[in-house]
Amino acid sequence: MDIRVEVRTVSRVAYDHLYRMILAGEFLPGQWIKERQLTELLGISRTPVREALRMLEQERLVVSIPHRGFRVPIPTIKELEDFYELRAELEGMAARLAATRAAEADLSHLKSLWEAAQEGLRVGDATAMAESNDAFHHSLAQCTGNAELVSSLDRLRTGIDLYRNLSWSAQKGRPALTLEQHQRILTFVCQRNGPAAQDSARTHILDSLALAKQGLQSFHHQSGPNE
Amino acid sequence: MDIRVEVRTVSRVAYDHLYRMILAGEFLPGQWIKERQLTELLGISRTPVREALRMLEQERLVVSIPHRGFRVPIPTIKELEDFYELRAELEGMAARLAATRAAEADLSHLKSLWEAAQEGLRVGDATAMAESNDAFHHSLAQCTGNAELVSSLDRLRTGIDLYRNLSWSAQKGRPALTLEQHQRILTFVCQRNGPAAQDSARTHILDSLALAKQGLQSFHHQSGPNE
DNA sequence: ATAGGGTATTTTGTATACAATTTTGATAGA
DNA sequence: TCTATCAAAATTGTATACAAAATACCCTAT
Repeated sequence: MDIRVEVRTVSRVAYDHLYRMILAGEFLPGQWIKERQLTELLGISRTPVREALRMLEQERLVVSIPHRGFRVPIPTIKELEDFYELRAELEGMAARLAATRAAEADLSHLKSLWEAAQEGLRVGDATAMAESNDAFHHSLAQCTGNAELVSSLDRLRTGIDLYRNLSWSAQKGRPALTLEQHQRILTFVCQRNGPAAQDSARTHILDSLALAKQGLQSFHHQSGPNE
Repeated sequence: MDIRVEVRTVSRVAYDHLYRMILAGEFLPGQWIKERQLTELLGISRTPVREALRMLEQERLVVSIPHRGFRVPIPTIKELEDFYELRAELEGMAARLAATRAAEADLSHLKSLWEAAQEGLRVGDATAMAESNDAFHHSLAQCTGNAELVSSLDRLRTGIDLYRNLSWSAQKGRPALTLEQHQRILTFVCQRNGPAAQDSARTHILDSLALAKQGLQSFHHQSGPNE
């Protein structure tokens, strides 16, 4: 019997730390990440720091440039569009398959996540709503039973969220629309209507592209012609 | 002016080396990769070796297990099925978009790749044919102009090829069928018929799943219940 | 003032030494 | 013969020192 307790190496702990920090916006896109700074922050040596950064590179949260170091990437507008096009296809795939494969328990779980997001909107808790919405997408993908699809979508989603959150301006009415579209997707999934679910999911993603583009564009502008 | 010549650090060179070695089958799936062994092979120290392995992990060519090291992964049958399901969707997406977006020059390039594969079959050069076929899929994806889609598909393809090549048994008639299906896809793309192209591409991928499963299964069997 | 160049400083890249963990293999006992 | 145990060996994880490259800064010339 070989029950191996979750091994927590120093580099793995550093990875978790930095992962959260980047998603929390403590390193802005485009900012260079100095290894020395992290060794002091985490109280560890450079070796596990570099290892953690290489692991973060797998999630696309940082990008390495030889002899210059790691930075949080700033995608071009074109790259963002490509991201969204791909994500739209995969979310559509997830919704289509979920309509066929989801168990009844999965459906009620999705319903509860949707309700949690609605409650977040009602009380004005943007963070709670965003988390519930992300969980909704994640759980929807899980209904397909395809772990590879789930992790692909997770990566695309976190990569996109980084930039969507840059501009909280001009989002009037957005949250309500998102909830409406999620409900639409969920309804089709519950009706076991694969094609309709796929369509509504795809549309939902492409709808949010404009907003993300706007946030990224303003960021490009303020950062100037990037070095 | 800042023209930066392609920087080739030691770890990057090691990465390229190992990448080719793994794809060439010099490390069998499941085999543990000893760091010491690589330092001697490449004449470098452990630090860049580990860095190269972390980079290879991004391509899913190796997987890290804490305190045990890196190994070429052996997917379960279920994981292989998930891979294929995802790849089928993405190849379908690529074919659909290519039908709309491909330039005339792209189409003739695809045609020449198909002819190269056919020539490979005629003269019995399996390697040349496999390379042409991979190039066909890669170029088809490139026609979409979506770089993210291209790299996602590249990763799935190399990951899958690793195991498809394990068993060269029972492939009678396979190569000819592959060429036939590629021709079918290409025809629809040239006709600018997106939906038909998508369908034929999807079918093409799912068709090859059975073969890959067989190769992987035999490998599982000979490796026994893996540690 | 500004542009260019060269040196000092900073930062990343690599090698090596040591610590922690796992694996191996031999031995003892059932 | 098989299993359990424990020490030795092998292997990975981390820290540190040094090398190489990039950046920052000052100085000079125009």
